[in-house]
Amino acid sequence: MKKAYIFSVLSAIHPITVEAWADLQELFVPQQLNRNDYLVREGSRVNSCYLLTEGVVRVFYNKEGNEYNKTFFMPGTFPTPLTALLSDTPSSLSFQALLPSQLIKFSYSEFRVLFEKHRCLESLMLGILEQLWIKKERHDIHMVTNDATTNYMIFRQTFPELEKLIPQYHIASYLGITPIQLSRIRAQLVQTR
Amino acid sequence: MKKAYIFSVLSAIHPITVEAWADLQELFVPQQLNRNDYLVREGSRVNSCYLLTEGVVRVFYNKEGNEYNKTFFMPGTFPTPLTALLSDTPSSLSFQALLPSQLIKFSYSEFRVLFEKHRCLESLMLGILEQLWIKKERHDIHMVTNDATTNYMIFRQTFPELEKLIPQYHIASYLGITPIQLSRIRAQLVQTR
DNA sequence: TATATTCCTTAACATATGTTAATGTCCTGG
DNA sequence: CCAGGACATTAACATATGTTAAGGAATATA
Repeated sequence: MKKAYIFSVLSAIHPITVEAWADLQELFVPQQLNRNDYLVREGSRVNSCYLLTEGVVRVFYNKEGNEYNKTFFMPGTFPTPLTALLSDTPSSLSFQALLPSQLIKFSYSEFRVLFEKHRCLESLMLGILEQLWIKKERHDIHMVTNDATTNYMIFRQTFPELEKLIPQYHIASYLGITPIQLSRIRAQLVQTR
Repeated sequence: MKKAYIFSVLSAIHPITVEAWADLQELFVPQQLNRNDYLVREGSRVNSCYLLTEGVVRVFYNKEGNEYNKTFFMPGTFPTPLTALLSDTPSSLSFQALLPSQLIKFSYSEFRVLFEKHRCLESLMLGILEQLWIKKERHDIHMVTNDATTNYMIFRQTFPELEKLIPQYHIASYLGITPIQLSRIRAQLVQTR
């Protein structure tokens, strides 16, 4: 478990005191996932936060057997069923490792308890949500205002290398199109260039 | 300015102390908007939070002259350019009153300063972001997994009465379709029933 | 009251994307 | 080494939705 790495990720979002860090570390549980293993399944109740240290995780909705990829998590981000934790309801989303992955897991309720003792941890939580919101809004603007071709190119910039590591139908789902359509777009791009 | 109403909205999200409330009130500036007036224009720099007390406000992106409505704000919510405030960048979004509206406005930076003195205000901010995130996620799931007809019906449930108050092309834009298509959907719904 | 403006509806047409299906390649496990 | 499965590509076809255009109702303005 790369403590130094985790510390650097967190304190880049909001500075944390040595005391808070000491208490926080106590909550950490390392976790390994094989390719295609689930971190969280739709409908399950959860009480854990995750920080990805290696690999890739996707989040997706499932409606009538169809999966809709919402986003991909890369190392240094938090593949965590936030809404389920915050509202204490079963998760509407599934989280699945697309590559062999390593994470640290910690209890959300215990983390929350630490807020009382360490104000900086509450500020950290606020900082995480703020970052999330900013990213999300940027992403939304792209998805709504651009066509699929443009969004495909933005995907390649946003997640460099990822394209080579996962099947294209996951990317298509992320873009809101069929794999066939993505294939057409790719063919078009090659030809145009 | 309906202080009691504002207090009830805020303290429903997170309890605030009388001292914090006293300091917070000092920041409030009432504001009136006519129909079609702008609260925030795309590209402008901002330093204000808003709480809507009466009327309706829309947020939208603008790309190459096309407007894409992101959502509508109803009384008791915060038509605030969050990303612009948090990242201190020009707003990518515009906020416009669709009906004569009343708001209270307060300085984001002064609000933030109060966090030091009143921890409950930082918790309030966290609570607001949490609520926002939960709503947003639910909305996203709908938009991605449902067809436009279903989303139109969800719109009518989510914003009762609103349909009668604003032009249909704003609803169409919110649904991600053309006004013509919305018209077809409406015709179909009448016929089916 | 008459006229202009805004907005909704409908139709005809164009187009992009989904669907189904066939083919080929690569990779894996027996 | 071979057979099967997973995945990507391509084509033919179906379909939903956008586009353009016209007409009409409602509302606002002179």
